[in-house]
Amino acid sequence: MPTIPIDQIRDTSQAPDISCEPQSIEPRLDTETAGRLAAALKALSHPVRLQMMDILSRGERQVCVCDIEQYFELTQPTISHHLKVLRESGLIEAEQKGLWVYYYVRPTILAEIKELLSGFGG
Amino acid sequence: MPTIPIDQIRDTSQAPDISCEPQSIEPRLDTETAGRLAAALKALSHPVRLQMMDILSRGERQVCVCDIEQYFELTQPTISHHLKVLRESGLIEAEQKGLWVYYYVRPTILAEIKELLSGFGG
DNA sequence: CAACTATATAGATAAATATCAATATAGCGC
DNA sequence: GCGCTATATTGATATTTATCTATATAGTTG
Repeated sequence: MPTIPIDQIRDTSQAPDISCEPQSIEPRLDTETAGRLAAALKALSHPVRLQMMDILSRGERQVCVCDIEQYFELTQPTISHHLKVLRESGLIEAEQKGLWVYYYVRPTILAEIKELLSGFGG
Repeated sequence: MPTIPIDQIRDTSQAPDISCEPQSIEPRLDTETAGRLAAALKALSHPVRLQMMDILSRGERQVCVCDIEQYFELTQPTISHHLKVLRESGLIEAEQKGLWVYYYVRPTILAEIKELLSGFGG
């Protein structure tokens, strides 16, 4: 009695012997960097957060949350959530002055992403 | 009888009359562009897909799926899924030759993203 | 301290995503 | 057409995410 089902045995009698001429490619993006930059890109990958980055980068100084809110038809907790995502990714930073919190862009990771994309041919 | 519950009526008798000196900021990123570029960024925002972009951009020619697979410990359908996400976002394109499918980078949207990030101060 | 403000957090829920196993599609060689 | 190959699609499931309502935190004013 066969212990291996007949349909799991490969019949290679007619297997073609051609291949796709493999290239040997040396990746330059290691797993750690890929994970780190993918996390920053994920923070950027939402229309509201992109527009927040735009607003922050266009302000002449740090921008108050109460100003940011004006541009979106979203509840205050949702605004707060998006700002937190951006801040935790390192793309922006916050400074509290009394009751108000002011946000501003941190350019470091943005520059890293731009360099990565340049390497992709963009 | 009051129709509005008492705890919803604001007592403004002690409201401070200061504000945070609002800036008027002119956003330059419209909603349509934000949505389009956010979608492309989302496609990029996964470590595996970033590494795929790296591999495709480092190949001397278009890269066969069977070559791409070698770099990841993922099943073939998962590889196929990630390539599809990248292709549907416009970041890469595919060409079939016989049994094999070859992928390559499309630089247009990458360049658009880079320009956006430059505007953010990256 | 009491009333108020600006912002953040918690909790709930609906929608999107990553992955796998199983299956389908379609090209090639005999 | 048959048997094989490379790639794509389907379907299931676990995880993550975006949004809201409700509540908490903490600074300010009087």
